[in-house]
Amino acid sequence: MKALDISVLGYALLGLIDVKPSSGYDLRKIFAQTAMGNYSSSPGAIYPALERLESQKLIRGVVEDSAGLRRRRVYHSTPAGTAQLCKWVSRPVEQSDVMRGAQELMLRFSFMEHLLGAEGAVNFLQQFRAALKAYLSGLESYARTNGKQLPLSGRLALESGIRGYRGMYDWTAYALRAYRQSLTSQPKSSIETAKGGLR
Amino acid sequence: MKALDISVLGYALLGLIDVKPSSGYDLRKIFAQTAMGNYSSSPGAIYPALERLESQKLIRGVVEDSAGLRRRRVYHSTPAGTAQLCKWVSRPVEQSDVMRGAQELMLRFSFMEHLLGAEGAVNFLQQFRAALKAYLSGLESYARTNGKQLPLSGRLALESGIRGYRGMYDWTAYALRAYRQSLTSQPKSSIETAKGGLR
DNA sequence: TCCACCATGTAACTGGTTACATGATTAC
DNA sequence: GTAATCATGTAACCAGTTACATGGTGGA
Repeated sequence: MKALDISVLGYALLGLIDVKPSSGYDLRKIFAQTAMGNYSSSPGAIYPALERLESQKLIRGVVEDSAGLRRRRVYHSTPAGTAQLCKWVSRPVEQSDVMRGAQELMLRFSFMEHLLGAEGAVNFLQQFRAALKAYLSGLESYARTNGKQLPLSGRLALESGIRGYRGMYDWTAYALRAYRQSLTSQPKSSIETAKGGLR
Repeated sequence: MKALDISVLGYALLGLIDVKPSSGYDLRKIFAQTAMGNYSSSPGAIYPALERLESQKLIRGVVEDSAGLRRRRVYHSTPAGTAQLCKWVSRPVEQSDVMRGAQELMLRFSFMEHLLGAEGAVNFLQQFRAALKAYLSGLESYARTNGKQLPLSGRLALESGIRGYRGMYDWTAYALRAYRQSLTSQPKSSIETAKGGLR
């Protein structure tokens, strides 16, 4: 069995469907209207992606003809789909993911609590923080040695990147604080803590 | 004549070549080793992109057989190429550009001083700042109304996006200050100021 | 009747990914 | 002689873009 590959759009769709069964049209609206606007929305992307996911048995579409409206094909995730999602969000954080702008990492994180619980999120944040620190120090040393020979706009563009990553780095601390707070204030997850030794 | 379209990678290559004539191998190294790591580097992307640019007469490659090394095809930009670059960096800042993460905008900015001078950069920064402000207020109001029903990780991911854009917004102020300072400290650009009315 | 919206598709094209191929030069 | 590096290419594949097609429903 080849290690079935799924595009980022595919994971975005799978994640949304796993949280809440939806039709292609619903998903398009989400991409078009919410903060997930980067992912691309057009029917020519979404419907084929859904078909692929269905052919891989990661989602299942059922036609809902209840209301008087046109037939809607509502997809829900299968156990295999949820498992695949878990595998994806559990992937170790690579420096290459960080380099590419960390968008995919943030997508993973946004689904993380639903899939792995607070412990998974905390673990991810720690990995992410370490990767950011490493990448940042590389960027900063690059800027120190090469910055002077760049035109002002080039130097400023580079600095914008550094600021962005430093902001993310600070955000990880903030997010970790938020999680620690939520874990202490409502210690309902003692069972999950006990079984959650994975990785 | 159809409005010849150029991919972002194409513009990145064209911009680098315009600054300094380079071979495909040089350009690959830049993408692989410097902070421009997002752009994709592999020969299967770069060489065809260069061929396209050459067939559009935006760059010209000359084989350099001076040293004992293997023949290097060094590309330099043509007047048409520089003109196309100018058109690209002068494009008005669209909110959709901002939404997609502003990476292309930052690429444009990094070449801007070389192509349009300080005035162009300042003008761009003002547009960018306005677009960011508008997008940010939209994002923030979205977070205010929809944030509560998201899981913590989803809310934090959204907040990370907002922080990133706010950081860019602050950066525009910083960059404008840097430009104002450079303009007053060395007012050598009076000629350019006079002729530089174009948008 | 006609428009706007809901909802799903499809077909052509194209740029990027992956992986492989080649061949010259320098250093050991 | 062989490994590493310089340097350029090519071929198969595939996901996303653009644009068009379809057709049902509710309201003016």
